[in-house]
Amino acid sequence: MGSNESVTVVEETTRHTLRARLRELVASTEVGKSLPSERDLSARWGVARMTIRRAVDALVAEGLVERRHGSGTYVTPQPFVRLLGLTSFSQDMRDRGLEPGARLLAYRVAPADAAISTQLHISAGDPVVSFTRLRLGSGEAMAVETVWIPQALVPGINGSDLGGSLYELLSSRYRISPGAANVSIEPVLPDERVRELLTISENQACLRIRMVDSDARGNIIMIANCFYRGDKYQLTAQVSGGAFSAEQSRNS
Amino acid sequence: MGSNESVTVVEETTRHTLRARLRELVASTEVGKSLPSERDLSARWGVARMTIRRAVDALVAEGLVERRHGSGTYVTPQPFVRLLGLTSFSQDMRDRGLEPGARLLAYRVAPADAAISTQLHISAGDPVVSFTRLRLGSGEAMAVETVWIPQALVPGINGSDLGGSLYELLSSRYRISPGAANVSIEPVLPDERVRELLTISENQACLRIRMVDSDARGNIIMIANCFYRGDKYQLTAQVSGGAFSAEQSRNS
DNA sequence: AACGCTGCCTGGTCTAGACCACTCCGTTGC
DNA sequence: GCAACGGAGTGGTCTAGACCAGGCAGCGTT
Repeated sequence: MGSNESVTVVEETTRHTLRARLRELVASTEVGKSLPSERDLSARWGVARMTIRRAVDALVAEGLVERRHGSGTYVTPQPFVRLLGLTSFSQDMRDRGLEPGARLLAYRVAPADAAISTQLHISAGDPVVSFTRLRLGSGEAMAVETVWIPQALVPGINGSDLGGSLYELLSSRYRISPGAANVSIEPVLPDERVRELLTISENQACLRIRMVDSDARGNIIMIANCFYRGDKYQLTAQVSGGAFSAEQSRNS
Repeated sequence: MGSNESVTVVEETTRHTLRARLRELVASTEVGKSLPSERDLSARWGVARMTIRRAVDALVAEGLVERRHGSGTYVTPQPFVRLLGLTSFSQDMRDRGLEPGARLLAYRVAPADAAISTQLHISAGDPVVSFTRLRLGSGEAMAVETVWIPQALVPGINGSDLGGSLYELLSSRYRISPGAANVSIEPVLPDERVRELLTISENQACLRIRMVDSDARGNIIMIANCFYRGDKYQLTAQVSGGAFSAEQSRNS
């Protein structure tokens, strides 16, 4: 098992190194300029061109870089074109090649008021842990989130646990695995407080995302209210066939 | 040259056929069951395994199918991110109990510029029908949309056809059925023109939604650029289990 | 000087095979 | 009966090379 792991680590490292080297290359390349050709990189780094291509594919998927058939691979003007997975902020940041972070702004345990208890499906007055965090990507403010969780689900939690991914904390310490989420998305102009936290101008729109997370059995775990910087977040979605069927069938 | 072209056509057809065959296979496979192995398909269809893999990659990206290392490739229970109300404006209005309507603001047929032709996967200069409509719900402005469609797909179309649902028109007259859409969503403060059309105040945010619609075979049908009133549109989405798995596996 | 051809360089696709890591199930040993 | 151990089959990754298709610049012709 030990040797097995070390092999894995080496491979992982190799793979990460390739992508990381490519990322560095992108970072050190002027926006709008082209990278060295795939064949060039392949020869220079001693790996097959297909391997280079797959690494480039990853950066293309992240929107860091853009291919032009017959011409070259170019550094994209604005790297923020990347989706929000809607699931985990930390994961999303890592996918973008940024270091996820969080700054705790408020933390409290209090009896649930009517609105919160209704949404969490608990009794009014039951203790609820709530906190507000500024979410960071490599130090830059990306979002402000406020989360409410029934205290019964997370005994012993405290503010110092909240420097990283909430999902990872819930999963590893409390064996709680979010199974589904209901998400509501709305464009808003944030108030001054949020605007200052996010360091955005007063005519920069945001996405307000409200989320209700459930576990695999449908029990509600938490609710969240988040403000995402509009200039950093473009949601992307793929709507597949079935969605159109209602309309189609109406014709027949 | 002629033979060259025919070869190209054959290759294109082969590629589409491969994905199409795979799609059929998925359609005829029970949800939760596994597809034949990649090696099996490779041998059966006489193409290299890497080629099969890339076709499967495409279906994975669409969420139709899911891979399990060491086990197999399985038909996904449901598309994991389902956005509600993003498909047909007319349908959405009816669902709200409002009368869908449209006011044509502009209509033109022109050669595609570089940006449009790239997105539509046609040649620059090919004729493209484009139009801008104000979408109404029982007379009230709800959204502004601009749509581009290759003229070749909609021969004989003209402005007077555009008073109602575009999807219904495409389906009934042209036998074009949207099979999937790629959607990008972004919060913005609209410019004055859009703001006046939508009769909203200057600090009301909007959703800018860009859409690329494809038919069942993956051919791109149209692209659209829409501004939806933020006070009338709250997107809702249901994210189900699989979306969290990337994060979970990172813990191990 | 303007045009058009041509060849090189780019990304795009495919191949046939190799090896690794993971799962799953049947077998073997206790 | 149960548990541990395989082996077979699966997806995951990589290779080295081939050919196709699009872009572009330089050269020649006009």
